[in-house]
Amino acid sequence: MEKGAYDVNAIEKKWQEHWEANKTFKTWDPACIDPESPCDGSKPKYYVLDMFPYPSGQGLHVGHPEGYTASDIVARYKRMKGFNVLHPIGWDAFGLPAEQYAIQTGTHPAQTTQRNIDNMRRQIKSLGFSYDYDREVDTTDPNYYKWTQWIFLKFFNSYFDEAEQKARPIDELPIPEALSGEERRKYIDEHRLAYESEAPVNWCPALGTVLANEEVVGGLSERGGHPVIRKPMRQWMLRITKYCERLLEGLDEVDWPESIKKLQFDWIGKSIGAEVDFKVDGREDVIRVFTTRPDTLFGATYMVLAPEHPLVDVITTADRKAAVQQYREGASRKSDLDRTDLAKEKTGEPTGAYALNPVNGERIPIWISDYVLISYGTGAIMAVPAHDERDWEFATKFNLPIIQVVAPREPVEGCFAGEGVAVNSGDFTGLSTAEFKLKITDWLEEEGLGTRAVNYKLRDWLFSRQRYWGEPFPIIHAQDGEVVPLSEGDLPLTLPEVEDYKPMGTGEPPLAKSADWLNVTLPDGRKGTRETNTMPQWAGSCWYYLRYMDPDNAEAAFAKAKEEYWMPVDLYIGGAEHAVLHLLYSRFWHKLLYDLGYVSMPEPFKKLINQGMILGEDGQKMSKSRGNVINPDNVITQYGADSMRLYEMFMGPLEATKPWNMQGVEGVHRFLNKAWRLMVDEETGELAAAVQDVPADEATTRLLHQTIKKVGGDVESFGFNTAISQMMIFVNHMMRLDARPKDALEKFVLVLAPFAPHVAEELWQRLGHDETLAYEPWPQYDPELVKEKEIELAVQVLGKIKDKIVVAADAGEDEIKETALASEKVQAAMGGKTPKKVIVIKSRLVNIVV
RNA sequence: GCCGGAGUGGCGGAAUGGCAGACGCGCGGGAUUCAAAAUCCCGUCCUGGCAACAGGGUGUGGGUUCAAGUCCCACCUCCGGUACCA
Repeated sequence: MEKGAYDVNAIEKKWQEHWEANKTFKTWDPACIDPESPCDGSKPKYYVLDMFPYPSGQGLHVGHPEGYTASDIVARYKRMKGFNVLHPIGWDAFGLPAEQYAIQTGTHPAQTTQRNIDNMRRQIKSLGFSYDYDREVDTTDPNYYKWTQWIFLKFFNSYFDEAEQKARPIDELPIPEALSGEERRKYIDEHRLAYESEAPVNWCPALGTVLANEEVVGGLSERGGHPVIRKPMRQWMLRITKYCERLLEGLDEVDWPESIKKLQFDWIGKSIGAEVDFKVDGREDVIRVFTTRPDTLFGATYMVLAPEHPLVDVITTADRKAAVQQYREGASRKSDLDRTDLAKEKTGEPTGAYALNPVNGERIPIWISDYVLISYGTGAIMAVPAHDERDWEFATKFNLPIIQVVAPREPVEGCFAGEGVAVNSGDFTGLSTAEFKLKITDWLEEEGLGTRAVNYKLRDWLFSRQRYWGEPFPIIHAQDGEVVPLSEGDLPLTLPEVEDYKPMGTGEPPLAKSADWLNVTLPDGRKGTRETNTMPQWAGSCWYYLRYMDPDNAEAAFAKAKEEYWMPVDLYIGGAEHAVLHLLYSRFWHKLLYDLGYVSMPEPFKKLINQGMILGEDGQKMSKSRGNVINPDNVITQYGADSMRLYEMFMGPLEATKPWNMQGVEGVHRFLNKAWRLMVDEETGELAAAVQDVPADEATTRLLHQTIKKVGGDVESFGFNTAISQMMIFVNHMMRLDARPKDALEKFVLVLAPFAPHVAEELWQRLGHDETLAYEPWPQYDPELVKEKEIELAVQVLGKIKDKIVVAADAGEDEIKETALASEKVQAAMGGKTPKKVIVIKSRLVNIVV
């Protein structure tokens, strides 16, 4: 230990042990719920949540403690402000790395996971976060995933009531009387919110699993960047699309960064338009298209079907069959990556068939092309090349006619996709785009040719993975084809032991390797096999914030009374990378639980903050290959957890991306040492002689009250960096005093405590207190004492500063004016002219206009 | 392409439309020391000047205003997200 520095490691260890031994941060439910509880039920509650980490073998990186420190400061601050604070932590522990390791080494993923959790818990504890570790959850614990499976059964056993726009138990589903037996069963299965589907999916051969749309980025897997191809497979899906509208509406209620809301808004991708029927010339078949621009119907010069569209086989003429078939096969084999790459050059084939434009009877050719997606809208479009960039490109390449039907306000080259005035549009000519849309939609509805329609980009959530290390589905496939859910009493369905963890290449998951587990006999004697897919990693994180409220409950996922007390999450801090994945999925789950009456509010996360990324010292993203990774353990050993916490907050605004700088850690470490020496004698280790029971002088009192005000206000608005600056100013001031008023120092220690809790506790104790300061009331400031007595004003002439004057804080406008005009420098700058106008901004400046 | 966010000293950053650069890092000088480390004090936006001081300055160009880093318009650069969604 250097001279002038306190013994960081000893003090931090001492207090971490103290908190643990005394259960300082145990969170009690209010006495009305738990009769044993010492918690005063009249206290307001505050739920501060961190996005729980994946326990990786790498352990914590410096990005984790950033959000965790911010939330810990808020949690500690709120406790001092008299809130009953829930501040938990847990482990999002299912996931690929542990399974990949198992495939390579044969180590059970549970073992690897446990080891990683233990290491990360150690690291997190070493930072002195005030979590209630009795509430830890681990998504891989059967006592936890029992309830994940339970929620899955809720999805399975529910349908969506369109009229009420909410989920209801499947028993309440109205079933057409005519149906019975197999048909009836099929009807019910088709309405479940969890359903099976044989659909083309994102298959990643390298990972041996399918991926959700959200996990595929630019045709490559989000994890690992492996190619992804489309392949039809049987999969479990969750009907998130039923909730599009409510997921959009809910965004209005929450206090989230606008950018995140917009990301979700765009991901859901609502578009309003019309569906229009085009008759196929010479046939009874009708092609239905979706368009957001029904006002351009007169400009539709051809149609395009997605290669997978069911009518392609029906309408293709004999002479086109071979070419069309070849194109379809090519498209189906293309990976998403290829499709994206080839996006620059449009391809397609005419089917030989023609359609009739419903507005003018024009005969227009029908093509197929992979620029039309089967999964959006109706899988078919009317092409209006004059007013759609993609159609323009296609029409230009294949020499298809282009007819202008919208006149732009100012002439433009090429395609015009904006709004304007209709031309070449029969009776509708002359209408504005907006008017046209309304009129033509009405007309289409009257004529029975179309209808207004809404489409969403969001697709149903592909909810199964061909992996070992995930929650097993509580589902049995009976021999006769019926899908039978386990009863709630049979949960949890635990993972079987298997000899090895490799997927079977064919897409058959590793669970199929365990025959004992796989084959079952149902209570009614039928034989069946268990579902061998497992749930995706997102499943466990969809509801963990609810389990924290009641982590040991064996009877329910959580008790209703506890949910009513603690929810919603008042503050949720985590990385922006979860903007559309975790945050959308968990909102969806929450809404199901809300519909079924298990939770009391439709939105789980009231306020959301994204911490920014921390870059390496070279300003680049931290990565092993660049060798610029900062290991928190090393920083803590060298400078201590308090310095680590303080530095992470001092670097800049929480949301910003900012580079690490080891010398900056030194800087805050010096500040803590200074604060220490303010109160402790370096030589003797006793309380410094300068610490005295004397009243603070005026300047000190004022600065103290300013500091209490500033730090409190900054914590409330998450401006941690400026709060720390203010504390530095206070310490710099106190250092100069020979007699340091003890009362002011005590208040300062309390203010410092949420940021640097270890050193604050130690100083608090040395100042003569026996109890932890964690529940000491946050010091109050007196608004009167915050005010300066005398203030310096800048005096400007024509906006340029010429002099500074000092006046009493309560000086009137006239007095200030007089003082300002009396200044020699001001007189000189005015050059004898008379002031035209004198602007006095109290406590700021004076501007003289001549 | 489109959608976000950001451009302020050598660096991280601070500034309800009101004194640009708080606080910290770094750097320069001094004190202390046999010396160093640590600590303390002074200085540190740029240009000119010994100095008092003068002039310039928040990516670029315009505008609004008594007053613009902050508001408006156009543009440039960087970072992040996204990709044929009709």
